[in-house]
Amino acid sequence: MNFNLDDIDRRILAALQRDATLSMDALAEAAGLSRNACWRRMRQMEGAGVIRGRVVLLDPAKVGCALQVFVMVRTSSHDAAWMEKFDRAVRILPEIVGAHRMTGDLDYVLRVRVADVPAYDAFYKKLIALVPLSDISASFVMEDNKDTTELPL
Amino acid sequence: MNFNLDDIDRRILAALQRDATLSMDALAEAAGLSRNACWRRMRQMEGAGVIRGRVVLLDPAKVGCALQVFVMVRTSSHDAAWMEKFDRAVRILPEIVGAHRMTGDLDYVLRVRVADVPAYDAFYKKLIALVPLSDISASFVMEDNKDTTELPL
DNA sequence: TATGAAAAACCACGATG
DNA sequence: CATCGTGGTTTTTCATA
Repeated sequence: MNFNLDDIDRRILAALQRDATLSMDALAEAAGLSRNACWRRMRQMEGAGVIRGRVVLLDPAKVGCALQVFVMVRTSSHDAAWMEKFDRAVRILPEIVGAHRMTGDLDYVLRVRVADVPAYDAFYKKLIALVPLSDISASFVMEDNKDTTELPL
Repeated sequence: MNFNLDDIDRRILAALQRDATLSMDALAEAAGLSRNACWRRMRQMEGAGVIRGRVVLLDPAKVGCALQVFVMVRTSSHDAAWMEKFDRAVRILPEIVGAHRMTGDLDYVLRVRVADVPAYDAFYKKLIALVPLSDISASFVMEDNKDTTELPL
């Protein structure tokens, strides 16, 4: 399941997590390696699925998703049919950027991105139309002290 | 604050959010534009900060962060000195990938990535050594139904 | 280290709505 | 008159011998 990383691999990944536009030369230097050796390692980690992909990150406010909401979902009915509906809703609704099943009786946390509070309300209505939910509580994010895609290495 | 996006911009961003390795030609085709026009728009959006950066995404399990934890933090002492300590801890600890101040009396949600439960305990000790916290409750993620960096456009 | 192929980065002009 | 498309040049980076 997990790939055996050494310090050099970690340096390569750390640099790429921060900025994937680095040229092979710059990356190799950051890792303390020759350009070629660095390229081979990167390629290997891509093949092994350690590197999942390359994406651009957008500024949420500038694309009209200024509001982030954590939605705690509790449900009494945890049968297969419900699960299916829930999965479908999560897949369909692009406002849901994270859906996490938690420890402690069927309990989900949703991370939701919308423009503002009215937009959240509209989202909420879409959600409950797709899945019967017994207990929902939304908490709005006032400020992000940190919000990164960089994993600790 | 927010950039005025049209449908073509949205198509460009949607494609890049999914895969930033697309060549200009492929991206232009996805957007229904010539290569150059597409490049001009992309550059503009980079300049405006709509595109924040390009990064690689890693597989958490394969780099030894299989466990994701949501930590709810409540504090009674919300003075400036405390805030400073908290900010510092958030900055210093790489296991914290998200720190969000929430609505409803000083309340934080931390998103934390660690290897396993013992690693979470070690993180917890580091955290409370850095900041006095009156009330912490951790919820462990059992399964991700969704976890994406793609914002709804 | 060298090298050929490919893509990106940029410029200028005329067309279009 | 913004923005498009075309077609060019120069530069960089890749990927491999």
